[in-house]
Amino acid sequence: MSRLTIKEIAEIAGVNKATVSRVLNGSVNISEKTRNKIMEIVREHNYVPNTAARALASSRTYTVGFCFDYTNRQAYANPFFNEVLRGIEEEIYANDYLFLLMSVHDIDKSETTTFQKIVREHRVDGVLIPESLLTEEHYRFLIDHAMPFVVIGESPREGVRWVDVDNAQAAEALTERLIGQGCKDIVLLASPEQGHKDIYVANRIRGYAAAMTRHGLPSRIAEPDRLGQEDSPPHALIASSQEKLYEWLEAEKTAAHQAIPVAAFDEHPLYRHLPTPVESISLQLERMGTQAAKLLLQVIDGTEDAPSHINVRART
Amino acid sequence: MSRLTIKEIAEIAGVNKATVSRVLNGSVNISEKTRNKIMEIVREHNYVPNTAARALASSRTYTVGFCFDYTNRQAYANPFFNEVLRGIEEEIYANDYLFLLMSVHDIDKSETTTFQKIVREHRVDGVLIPESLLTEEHYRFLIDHAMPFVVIGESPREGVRWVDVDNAQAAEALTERLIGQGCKDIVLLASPEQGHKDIYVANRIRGYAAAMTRHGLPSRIAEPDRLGQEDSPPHALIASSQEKLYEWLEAEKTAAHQAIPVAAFDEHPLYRHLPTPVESISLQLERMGTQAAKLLLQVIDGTEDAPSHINVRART
DNA sequence: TTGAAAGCGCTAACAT
DNA sequence: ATGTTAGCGCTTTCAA
Repeated sequence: MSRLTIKEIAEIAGVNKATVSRVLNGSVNISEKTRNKIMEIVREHNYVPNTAARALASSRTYTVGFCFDYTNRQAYANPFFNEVLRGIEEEIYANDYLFLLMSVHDIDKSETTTFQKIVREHRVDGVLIPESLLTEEHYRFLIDHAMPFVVIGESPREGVRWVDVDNAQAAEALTERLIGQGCKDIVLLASPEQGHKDIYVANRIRGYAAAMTRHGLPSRIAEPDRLGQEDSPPHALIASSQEKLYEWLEAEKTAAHQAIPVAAFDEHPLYRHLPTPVESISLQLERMGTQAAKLLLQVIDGTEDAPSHINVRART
Repeated sequence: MSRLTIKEIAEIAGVNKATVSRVLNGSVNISEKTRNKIMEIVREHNYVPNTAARALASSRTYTVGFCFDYTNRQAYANPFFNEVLRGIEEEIYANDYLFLLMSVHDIDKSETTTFQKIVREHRVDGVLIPESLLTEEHYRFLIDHAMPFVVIGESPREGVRWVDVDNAQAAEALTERLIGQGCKDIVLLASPEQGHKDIYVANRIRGYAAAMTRHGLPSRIAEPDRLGQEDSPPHALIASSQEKLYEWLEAEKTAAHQAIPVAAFDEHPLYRHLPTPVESISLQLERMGTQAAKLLLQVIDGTEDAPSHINVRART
């Protein structure tokens, strides 16, 4: 059991505790000799720094938060967030930070969410927030509290840092794959509103159109429910979002035609048991999480050259 | 922005900061007058205690951790953990604790998991751990580090506190429901090994058998893959675990007979799109999370009469 | 019931 | 390159 403090380490090494602190924090102005001596004692005694003391003295929490909406059942029924979380977790802990989940739904009928509470109380040094949760209100809240944050998913806001998977490229690759399989009449399932509102959908539309155009094929975008009554069904479908996939599955229940293969941007073990063949492209969600965490840590550390946004390509 | 300290509050109120601290921590020996005076100042100035200082002085972290296995893709493809997490989150934050996710898979190819790291460094006051992750190794680790913990799911270990949904009762209710619908030949999908190893499966078997017996019906337990070739298919099936449900879906693909209705213990929006009709009973997972968190907090506080285990009934 | 005072373990000037 | 010295904001004896 290691209840050693820097003071004791300093005594053993015969130096001042400030020196120990410097070594531990990777200061440059330390002689090789003292550094080695101290590091050895640290290892030998299995020293573990006291986070609370460090936090108090430096007025930093060494913790980042991830904004989460538990009430969105549809969202968390798919592995999206788990993949992202995993990536975040890895990067965060590798950097000796702690990692909090902050939900945005009200607790106890008070009007405060844990997200607000944690930000207001400065219990994190930075926040990771999914694009869908960066409402005007949350945005203002973060800004007002001078809380560093990085958005998971491309954001339309000016001056906001975000990390996203390259949806256009993924859509293009997915479309290419279908074309390569001999499909010509490929319809993208999407609604106009979504194409405007959700950037990831817009990006997917763009990638799809690019691939189709390159092969001299006509792009066709349709709503799931309007596809049932056509006489010559398309060769394949692409669901622009999980929502559209579900809508199509619903619509297809009452359809007369044969099952049309669908391509999607997310994966789930149940897909293979559906009456409709679903094939997916594997988005690098975990990587996105890692990159987002890395970027946030840079922002927290005040790294000057932190990029404003990052696109993570899909595996093709 | 509230950067007020107890010292300043004390000055405003004209008392000592120790008095303020006492009020804030709900000490008994405080006159109504001073208490009111101080509480009003606290409210008015929107005082927020400094967690780090409190943690340092009291050598408690006011944080609990949840043990999680990101590598178990099948597990997190279902909403189980999200439901549980939501319940935990609510209770934890309502008690002004923080809530950490600790993964049990290795980071950086070092042999330490974040779980081990966090526990070793005492960065949490207690741990919530799913039964499936309470291996001998993890168990020893927690004990060796004198870390309070509560298990999510019934545990066979002596002296271990756990909270579980009442699987026997849920299975009984589910079976009753099928019988009520006119089913007589109801087969439970389960494997003998699971019935021994996984307590939740054993409990479900028990509940199923109880209901069948009560109605004078014969219990029948079978493996999914051995059910395809029977000549008179059963009226209904009950999947004893998500695993068995998936196995059955797989087996049924090649089966000749008509789709047999399946009852399951978990839910997913995709179930309604499967060729097999799946109906579910709604386990009170969120409630289980809440109860587990509540129990852990009691254990941390050293509450004497904390129960050793809790069963949460399903909605019927 | 309240006050005084000594830390908790660490960081960060400021010296040397 | 290293030592000295104040704190960071809170809890917790011990007195009064």
